[in-house]
Amino acid sequence: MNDIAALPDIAGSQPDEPKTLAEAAYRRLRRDIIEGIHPPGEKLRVEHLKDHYAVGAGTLREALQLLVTDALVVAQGQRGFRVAPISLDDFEDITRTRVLLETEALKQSIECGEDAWEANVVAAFHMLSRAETKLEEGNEGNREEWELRNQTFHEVLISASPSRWCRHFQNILYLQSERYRRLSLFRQPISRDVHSEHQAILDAVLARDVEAATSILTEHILRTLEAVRQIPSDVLS
Amino acid sequence: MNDIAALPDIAGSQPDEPKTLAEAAYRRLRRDIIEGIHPPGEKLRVEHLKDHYAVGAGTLREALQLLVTDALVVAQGQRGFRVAPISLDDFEDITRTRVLLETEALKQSIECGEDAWEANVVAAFHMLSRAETKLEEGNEGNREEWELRNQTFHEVLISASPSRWCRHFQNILYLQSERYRRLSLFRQPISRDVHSEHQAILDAVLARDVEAATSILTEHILRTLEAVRQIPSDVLS
DNA sequence: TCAATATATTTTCTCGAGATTTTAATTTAG
DNA sequence: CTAAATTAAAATCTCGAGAAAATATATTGA
Repeated sequence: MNDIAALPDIAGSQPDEPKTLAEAAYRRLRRDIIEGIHPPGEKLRVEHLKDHYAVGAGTLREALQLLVTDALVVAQGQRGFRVAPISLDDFEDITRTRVLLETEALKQSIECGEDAWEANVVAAFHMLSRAETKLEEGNEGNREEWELRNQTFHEVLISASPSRWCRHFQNILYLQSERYRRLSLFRQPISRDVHSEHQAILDAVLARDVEAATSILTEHILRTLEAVRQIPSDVLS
Repeated sequence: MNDIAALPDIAGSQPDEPKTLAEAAYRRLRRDIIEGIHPPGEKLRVEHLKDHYAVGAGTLREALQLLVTDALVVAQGQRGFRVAPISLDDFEDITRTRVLLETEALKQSIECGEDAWEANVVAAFHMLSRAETKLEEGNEGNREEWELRNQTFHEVLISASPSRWCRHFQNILYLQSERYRRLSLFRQPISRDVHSEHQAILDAVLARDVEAATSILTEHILRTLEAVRQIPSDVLS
């Protein structure tokens, strides 16, 4: 047996297969909403969607309820479901709340993290760096991979925090911000600043410098806000 | 028309009638879980519950999914639903995360709140004080009312915060902590300290003193943690 | 007696059809 | 021609029955 197998899963981590049809439909729907296939504000008619996702009406209904949990879908009394709308104000709110939670979680992580956590951070950073290299070589097909590894890097950073609630809320907010980032990425490719910021966070983490790590992370997150501000308001529908 | 009618609803506020059977069942189930009728860890069999709550199987299923949103119920793959377990560690986490979010929201509220917000805070405090007076007179039947007004007071305090996400997460955490508080209240009745703390928060808010208000609120919330620590561990099952 | 396999029961999960409610279209009155 | 009211269409919500899975029980062999 390899030692690395004892560590929490980072690399080949599919967050365990969906064990129910409802959950499978939930994941596909979530992906389609985040990617903008179902635009913000669109009405989600059960009858039209059940055949496309190849499940029964009640099953699709459950999937929609799960999406309400993530606030990607809003349920309106007796008037069905709708993709959650987006706005600049909302994204500002998401970003600031995310800073609040993620810096706190990172602080706890640095204070509580053991060697294995450091190793995971280094590993996740490495995976992310490789994806960035591929992207710089012009292979746009790896963008999906970069997204995933970026998310993993941020998750691993706070994974040593004992606060399950901070992590839970952070996950929700990350999904939300991912929606906005998809929109901004079309006009603003991943800059080298992003990579150097990730590097700086890694360095601060390994130096166990809470102050530096949190302030860099804050700047890093707020930068995304600036990117979204560049989007013409008509795209936000 | 009375001026007070223009203000957001405080007094006679039922959070708008449930418009669907699923939501009605959801609310009753939520109440029963918080009150401990369904103890932590209990298996929630759909077949047994559908007749008690007088709804169909699919409908009750939806209600359970909604409860997963509030993390009061956990869904386990293909093995049904279960009341979320409780633990002292979990409550510590809940409390600390709540402090983080609620102090931030209160700070924003004080900075952004207008006259109408102040009026709402004063009104909610008054409602709460009256309920406390009734309780001191020995009428235990008003405990339910006090719970509701205490929640309303805390909600109104942060209602002027522009951060919908902070308020959303705070609502979830409040429901969670209410579960634990129900357990502690049996052996520790509402002390006069609680009332004086509410008074102190009100004073600080009216003085627009962010520093004082947030520190008192922090102490206030952490005090509940101490109360729960007094519970024998066997009650936590 | 214990372990492993096989059977039986229970429970969850899924589907399609019917009842209510909402939304859109049409008609009618002013 | 506008606005309210009536009618028609669509969609949501709800229910009960059947299929798949998991748990519990019983049986068999060592």
